[in-house]
Amino acid sequence: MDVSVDCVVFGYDGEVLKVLLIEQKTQDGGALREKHLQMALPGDLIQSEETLNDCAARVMLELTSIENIFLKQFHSFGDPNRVREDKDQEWLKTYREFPNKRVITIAYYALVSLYDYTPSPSSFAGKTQWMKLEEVPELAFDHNHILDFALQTLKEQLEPHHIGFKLLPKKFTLSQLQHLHELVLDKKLDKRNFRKNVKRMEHVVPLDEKQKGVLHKPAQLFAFNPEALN
Amino acid sequence: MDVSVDCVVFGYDGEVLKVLLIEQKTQDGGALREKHLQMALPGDLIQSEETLNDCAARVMLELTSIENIFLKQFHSFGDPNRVREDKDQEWLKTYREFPNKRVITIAYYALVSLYDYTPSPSSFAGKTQWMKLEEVPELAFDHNHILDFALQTLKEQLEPHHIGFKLLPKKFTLSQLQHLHELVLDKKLDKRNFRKNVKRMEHVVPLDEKQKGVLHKPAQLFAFNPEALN
DNA sequence: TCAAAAGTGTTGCATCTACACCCATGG
DNA sequence: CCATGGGTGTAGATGCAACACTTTTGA
Repeated sequence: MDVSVDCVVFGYDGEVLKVLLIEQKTQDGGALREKHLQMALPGDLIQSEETLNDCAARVMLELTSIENIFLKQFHSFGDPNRVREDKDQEWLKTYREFPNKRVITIAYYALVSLYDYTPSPSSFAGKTQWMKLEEVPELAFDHNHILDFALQTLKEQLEPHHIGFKLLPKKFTLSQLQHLHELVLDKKLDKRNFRKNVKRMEHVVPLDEKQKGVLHKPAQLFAFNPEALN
Repeated sequence: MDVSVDCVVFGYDGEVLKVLLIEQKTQDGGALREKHLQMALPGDLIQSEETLNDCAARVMLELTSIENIFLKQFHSFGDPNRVREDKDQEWLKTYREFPNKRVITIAYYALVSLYDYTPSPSSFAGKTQWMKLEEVPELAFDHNHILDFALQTLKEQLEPHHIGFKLLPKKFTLSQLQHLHELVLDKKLDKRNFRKNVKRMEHVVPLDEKQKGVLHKPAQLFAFNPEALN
């Protein structure tokens, strides 16, 4: 029985929520024939002496060259057949010694800001791409299911765990923060009420700085102060 | 690499919260020498073609003979050394072909009412016992850590997920429900406010029946109606 | 001067908290 | 009749939802 870690990496660019997907490639770098070219969540088998968290961090580092990314384990998936559908077997055959071997996966979600730069792929995967959530196609294995679960978890944890900031640049405006929350929670929020709430959070601190280069009234910038959490 | 499921089984008897622990026994039924006699959470290696949920249910069935128990996955633990402390090696040597083999465990918590009867052990484990939470000794592996994590999870999920009823008899009084909540949340609750809240939950329905055989005013009985959830 | 987003308060309503006494039953 | 827990209401404070107009900037 093998055990892997899969990462659902959410990115936000100020417009929409995206997920980082990789294109499955064969071990020798060649492509599978077209109908079996699939996208998947980034992940890897756990190495023999690394912790689960280390494994998730390694996957992220190899894939995006980002260190210290926010990563959180949220669920494990272990249906004995999750890896055995026809659509997945061809790729596994080129990749694994025992393509039919059961794989249990421990899933993490990660949050990345895409404002400043777009984390780039690496040699590890074929191609990586940030895909808008609504445009995610059918993925390998049970990865659509894992993605749904991750999104649900993000919805539940966004506010209580104060993790929205991980998706924003270090300096952000309240409108950006609000827009992000509207996206994740999938509902409109009232501007004035939203700002009232944020302003009584001690871990959101106003900066002596304003937005520049926008064609409207520049907004006050804020930053997240992790010290002030509880 | 092996994968197991461990279950943190919480039981409530009207007085205190308890956990179900098993005494490690050797494969041939003999006892380890005393200093290595340890208690552990019930669990087992996942069999080759069962799902995670099925495995958890099997562990519970073998252990307590209860079917349809409430079981929920809450976290996976995979430190490479979680199984390699001296205190654990002796038992593993009698039990496993490769006692040093890494084991990743997927943890579930379960909720059981101990009002009506006390679920009994089985041949699978050595001895089982319900132990008060405050009296739990040092356990095998990282099981104390897993237990802490489970308790924390229970605290967070008790109210929003309406699972307190799983720890109570089918017919219960509001005082019983309140006492349970006070135990789990570890704080006193106001009786009148508590009752106001419960009475606007549609899934808690009053019965045409009262407590019997108590030496005070008999309380109204209530039942949980799962139909009325959402 | 126009467009575009920033920024700002109040009011009514619902919810939460704090708090103390009488009731029904069995012994 | 006593001991034991069961059962009940209110007032004040707090939090939440709904709502529209003025300000600042760059083009």
